[in-house]
Amino acid sequence: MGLRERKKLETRQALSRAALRLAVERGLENVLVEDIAAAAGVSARTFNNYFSSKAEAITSRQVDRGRRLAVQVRLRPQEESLWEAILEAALAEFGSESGSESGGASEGVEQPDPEWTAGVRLMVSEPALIGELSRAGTEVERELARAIAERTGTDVEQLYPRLVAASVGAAIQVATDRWVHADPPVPLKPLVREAITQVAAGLPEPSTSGTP
Amino acid sequence: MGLRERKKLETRQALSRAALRLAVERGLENVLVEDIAAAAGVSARTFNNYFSSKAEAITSRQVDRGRRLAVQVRLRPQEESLWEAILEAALAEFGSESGSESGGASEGVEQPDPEWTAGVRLMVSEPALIGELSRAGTEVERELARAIAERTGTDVEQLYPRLVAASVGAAIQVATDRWVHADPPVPLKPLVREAITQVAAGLPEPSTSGTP
DNA sequence: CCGAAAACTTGCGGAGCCCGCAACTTCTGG
DNA sequence: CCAGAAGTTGCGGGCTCCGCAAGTTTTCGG
Repeated sequence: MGLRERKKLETRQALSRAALRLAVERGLENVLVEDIAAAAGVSARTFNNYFSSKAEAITSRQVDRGRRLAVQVRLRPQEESLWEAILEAALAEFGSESGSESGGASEGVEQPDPEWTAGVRLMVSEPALIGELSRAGTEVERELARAIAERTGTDVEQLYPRLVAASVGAAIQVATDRWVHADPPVPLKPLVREAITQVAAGLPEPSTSGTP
Repeated sequence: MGLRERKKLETRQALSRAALRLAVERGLENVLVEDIAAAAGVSARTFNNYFSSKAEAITSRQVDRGRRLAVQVRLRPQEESLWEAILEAALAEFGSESGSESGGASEGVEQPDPEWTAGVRLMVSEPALIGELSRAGTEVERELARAIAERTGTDVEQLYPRLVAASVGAAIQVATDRWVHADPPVPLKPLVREAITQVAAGLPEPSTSGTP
């Protein structure tokens, strides 16, 4: 990878990081594009060469994660059933909540990076970020649908692969939402497993006899 | 209903209609808030008293439809299972694609209002509108989740009702997407039925032996 | 029927976002 | 080493959205 591309990636990450950090610290309304650019050491104009909105910059890490999920699904061994593959890929991508970035991550089972947690909490509570997350989510689901169509030998233009992709997206979204709102905190992994498992089971109505 | 509220509703609808019509005619980029307000006979400032963005105005009809779905689910007879109730409510709300507005709608089985079709097509193709649709969709899903929680006697703070709501949203979204892209045109109702049925069945992987 | 209070509209002003454009600087490939 | 591709930056401008305060219309109690 050339120097050029490396620098570009660095700038992009610096901008995204700065955007998230500042938004968590001060609240979204109190962060100007100017501030983010300054924190990343570039001009405000350059910010908009990388991201077409503040929201896009802030959510880009989470969105990238979704993109990797689609790739992972393609890479899972063919012996696995579709839902096995999806579940394992999702757990691999969303299962650990430590800063997978700057070293120190152990096996990442329980140590939620508080900064990232706060970031995700912001994303799912601020309307503008929810919107961006969903918008980008539908793009990611398109890629996921392609992966699913390939795996199952169906046509991506049909209902099935898109339904699966959209449902997986919904499951991850709901699991994430429950995770950030959980008090006391719980690990994300079991939530994702549970959500995807339930969706794959058709979400049967729970017997009301359980709570008489 | 007082004069006041009636006028308010009229203005809101006039704005929403004008926004959608103009956006379809000229493309989203070539419509100013000023134009929409003028077409509805109010000032540009007033536009923003009703809608906090152009996208919100354009998508509001479709979003209102989702809101009514949540209400319908509450009203379905208790004898129905959850998924029956959801399916019937969705078919009632999304099943007919004629202009349910200005009279003439027959039984609304096949006569898609071309203007509305074009509108929905715009909504699912323009990124800004996709985003707004998704953002508002998550709000609607919150209401739907509450309805589902009530019906099933579960806690809306748990995974289950939210998963169902999100999955239903995904199903409708996918069905709508397939509908507007179908060439030649197909009626929406069967797509919605199929999508919800498949989701309620857990989206089993189709046997690949079908297409050898 | 009337007069205050509440609700709504509107123009103005301003902060901020985002983009096109045209220089300028930096990296890349032959 | 040197063209040209790629990236950065300042400038200018159009647009969105909001707060505010004045003006207008509807409501409602007496």
